[in-house]
Amino acid sequence: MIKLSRMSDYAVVVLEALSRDEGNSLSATQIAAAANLPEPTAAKVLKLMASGGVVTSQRGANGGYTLARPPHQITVYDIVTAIEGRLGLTACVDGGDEPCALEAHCAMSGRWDIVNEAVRKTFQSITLDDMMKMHKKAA
Amino acid sequence: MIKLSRMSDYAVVVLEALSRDEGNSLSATQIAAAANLPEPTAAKVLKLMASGGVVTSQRGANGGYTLARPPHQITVYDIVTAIEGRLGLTACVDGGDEPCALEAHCAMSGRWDIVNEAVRKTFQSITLDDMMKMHKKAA
DNA sequence: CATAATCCGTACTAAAAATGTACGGTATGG
DNA sequence: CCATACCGTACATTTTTAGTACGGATTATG
Repeated sequence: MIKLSRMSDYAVVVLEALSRDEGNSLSATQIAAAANLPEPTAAKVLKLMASGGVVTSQRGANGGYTLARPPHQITVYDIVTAIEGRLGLTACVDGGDEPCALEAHCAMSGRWDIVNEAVRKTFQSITLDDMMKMHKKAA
Repeated sequence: MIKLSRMSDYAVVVLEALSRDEGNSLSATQIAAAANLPEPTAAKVLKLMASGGVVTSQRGANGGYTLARPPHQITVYDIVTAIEGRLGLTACVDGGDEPCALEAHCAMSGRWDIVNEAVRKTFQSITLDDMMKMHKKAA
């Protein structure tokens, strides 16, 4: 089954917790409790998202995390790329930094580009807000 | 990086080899040679695709594999589901057979449905034919 | 200025998954 | 009856992911 890591699952839960307290800063400990996750794991997810610019962090006493933007401006693409790194379905993709050693007879070069592009657009068209609404309706 | 298994890469190469001899039957050995893949690996991919109905197989002497449909009727969705199994980005998906044990407080239930659905549509809209054309242009 | 709270970065271990391979079984054509 | 070729399953190896731990840097507070 095609899948992205469980971390992305966690990411959405964490973001939802943050969005409930939009404007306020929450510590990693508080977020872990709200999201029902082990604290070190939640911290890891938060750090990744801070690097990706999805949340902003404030160090020191009374520090914590805040959403970088309102939920309807955070896309699935933002979240997934923050957690998983570059978006791409296969090893040989257009934006690849390191040229494939077998390039000369690599039969699959460039082949998945059209799919990658389509998936990227799909991910960019869905926001955190959409996912949260979906969840409430489904549940 | 979000990715589907390397097998799916191989699948496309194999299908392209088959499409070049559309109508004729090719043995796993011949296909492996044409696709520049180790024979056991090619055989595995072919078996998976036969189960998924993407190719048809004929046993016995002079047997082999044939495309089940013309390339423009084979979608990425067909290929990926044949190789990877059910399409789904996370553990808890709508069509899940086994209910999540933590369902009661599983914060992520149903949340990714909207994304899964969008990806499925994306995959269904791209055919093997599209990928092959893309490849020729890019190379 | 000292202290406590809090994020940051890195490294490490253990578990899970994917990959590649092998082997005995079954069907089919000559 | 024999050679060809697919089928199903099982297995060893490698790679990736998940989870954890620890010392360091930063900032509010008294």
